[in-house]
Amino acid sequence: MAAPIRTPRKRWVDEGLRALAAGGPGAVRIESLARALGVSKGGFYWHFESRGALLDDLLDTWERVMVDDVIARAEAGGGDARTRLRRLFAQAARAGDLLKVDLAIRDWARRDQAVAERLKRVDNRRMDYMRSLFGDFCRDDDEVEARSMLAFSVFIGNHFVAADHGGRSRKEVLRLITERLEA
Amino acid sequence: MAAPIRTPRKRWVDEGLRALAAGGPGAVRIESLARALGVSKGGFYWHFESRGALLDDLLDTWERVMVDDVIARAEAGGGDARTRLRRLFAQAARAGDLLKVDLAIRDWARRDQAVAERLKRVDNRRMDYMRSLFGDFCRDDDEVEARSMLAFSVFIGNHFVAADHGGRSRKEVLRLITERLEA
Amino acid sequence: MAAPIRTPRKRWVDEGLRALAAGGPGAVRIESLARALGVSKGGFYWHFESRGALLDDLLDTWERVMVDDVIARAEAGGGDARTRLRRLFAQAARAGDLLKVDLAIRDWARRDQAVAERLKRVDNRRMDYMRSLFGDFCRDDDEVEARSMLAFSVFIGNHFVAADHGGRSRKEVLRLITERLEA
Amino acid sequence: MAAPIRTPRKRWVDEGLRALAAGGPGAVRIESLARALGVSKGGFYWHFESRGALLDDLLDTWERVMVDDVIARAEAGGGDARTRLRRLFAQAARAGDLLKVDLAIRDWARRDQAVAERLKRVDNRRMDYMRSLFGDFCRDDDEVEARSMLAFSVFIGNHFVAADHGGRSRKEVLRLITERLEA
DNA sequence: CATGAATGAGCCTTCATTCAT
DNA sequence: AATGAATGAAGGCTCATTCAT
Repeated sequence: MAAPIRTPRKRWVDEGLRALAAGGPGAVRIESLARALGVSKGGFYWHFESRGALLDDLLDTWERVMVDDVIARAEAGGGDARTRLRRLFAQAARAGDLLKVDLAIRDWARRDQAVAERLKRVDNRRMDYMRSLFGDFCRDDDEVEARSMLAFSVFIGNHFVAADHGGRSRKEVLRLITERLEA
Repeated sequence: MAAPIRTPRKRWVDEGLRALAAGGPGAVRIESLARALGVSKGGFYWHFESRGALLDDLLDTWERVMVDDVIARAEAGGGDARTRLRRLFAQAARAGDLLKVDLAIRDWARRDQAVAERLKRVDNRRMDYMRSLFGDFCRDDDEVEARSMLAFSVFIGNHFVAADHGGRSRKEVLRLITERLEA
Repeated sequence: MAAPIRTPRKRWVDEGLRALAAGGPGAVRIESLARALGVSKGGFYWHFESRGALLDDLLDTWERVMVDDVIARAEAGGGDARTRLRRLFAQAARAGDLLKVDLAIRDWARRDQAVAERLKRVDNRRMDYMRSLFGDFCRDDDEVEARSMLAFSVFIGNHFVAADHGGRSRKEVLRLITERLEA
Repeated sequence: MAAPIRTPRKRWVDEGLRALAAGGPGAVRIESLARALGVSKGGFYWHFESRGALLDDLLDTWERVMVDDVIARAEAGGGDARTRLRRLFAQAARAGDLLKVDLAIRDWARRDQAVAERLKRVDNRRMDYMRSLFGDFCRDDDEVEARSMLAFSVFIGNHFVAADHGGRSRKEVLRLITERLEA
């Protein structure tokens, strides 16, 4: 019978993602993670070389889940390009905590070169996937690029915009925008 | 004869904005501001009750400059709605450091309720102004709301998106999007 | 009236030397120095960049006092070479705490390249001075070198040797050795 | 059938001696020994009660090898006192790692009473042996004591002296000193 | 014998804040 | 208005030690 792993690496990563989502990289403090996990901070160093190693792991996880998995799920189930696009947007809306991680990482990238490079790699993959979908029903290259960038910017940017929309909900406004995009 | 004020409140605010732009609220450290200003940090407390008071001042300044001034400049010079819209976007592109402050505050708002409320107030004013301009040449309310939100989200969101655009520059892609918006 | 410096840099250095003498570089801990001085450890960083900076200061002080001052005092008062030699040896015996620092640094040098280089510089200066004195009444170069090295090695080495001497005291045995050297 | 002992006590002791030689008692860390041995530190506590127990073992080993064995080898092969003395000095020069252990222990003894007592016991035995050899060709008791202490101090002390010797090597200078001693 | 995991004390360092001058 | 000095609370990291398997 294997030894009981009280706090496997994954729990530290999960808690780290929660902290990153809620407060940015500065909030990923070993002491507070340990407190949240109910263990002593010393144990952290059994699983990780340093705080930096955890931060790296956080980025790895985010990249895997937010890109690989999201694209895989958009593809799963088939359908035409519009169907896949709709699935892609739908997932984005349901992403929950991981979306908050994504937003936090975007701000982080503005001050950290290494994170910025990772983000560029990730965003290029997402944009490529969107281009392939829009390209399926738009002939014009400019049109494809404009729609892809617009969709991506709105998907991300709307979370950084705090405005109300009168009688409409944010969700409704986003649907208005999305409809125009898929036309 | 009173001694000349060596480091008036404004200098602390300016340096604070620089720090906020470059590293977010966590980077607004009294010690590093003092070092940058070439004075000792003790003087800070003559002007400000605490670090929090400076942070409040930073938000005040941002609100005044980024909303009042930007709208005033878009209005100055007259012209029709499209002309003013174009002036509004042009300014956004030239905002420089203040834009970085704006982006930093948007991330900050995600974790601080008070900042979030301020941001909502500010964004609502910006959105109202945009709605009034788009409303000048769009009859449909949905159309106006979609374009306003889309323009705002892209204006902000594009800075949080790291993707390349093949042969095009970011600026060119943004122009493609803007052209469709003004149509 | 100048502000009262509660714990000037020098007090930290003195306490650091005491710790170094008593327990080697590993015992130079900021927390224990602070406790010994009755202040909080945070204050240390007002005077020093880091622990390393204190250690450097400790080496600087040792070099200045143990070489410059010792040679100056051996020279002061004049007399022939034998007189100066005797004054040099006499001082060594009275060096007290600084001698313990000297011994600690010698062990330290065995594991730290930078310290080793400093020690070489310092020892070369001491040896040069001794050579000049022995050279005054010994014609043979080999004789001068042998006596200088022997004197230095015994002066240092005897503190690392724990043996008893039967009815004699260590002091008496050292006198026996010294007499033969000055012959 | 019993499992083969992967890391017998002796391997921990050997690795401990290496660490002691290289960095003093402070460098004898269970974690780094375990890493060097390629095992986990948990196993250490099967062999030793605590870190202190290993340190004791290290001292035991040093005492046995550095005194008993050295004297035994100096005696082996016979010859007159001068021959044995020469063999004693020759061995000292070849002691290698164990010599470094010896030097480390001497510094250690300056801060640890128990180690100091052990060292005194050991050094007294070495001195006694040297006295017996010098006594064989020197009639004067003072002469014997001076030569013994001088030889011992130089043998140890020269490793704590960092000076250069102009055109001569350290080895040559030591030979000059030794020749005078055996005269 | 040995591993995996965890604890807890201790250390270095940073920083907001305070206070006397 | 501003400095020099200090405090105290964190936070990152190391390491001897413990314990279940």
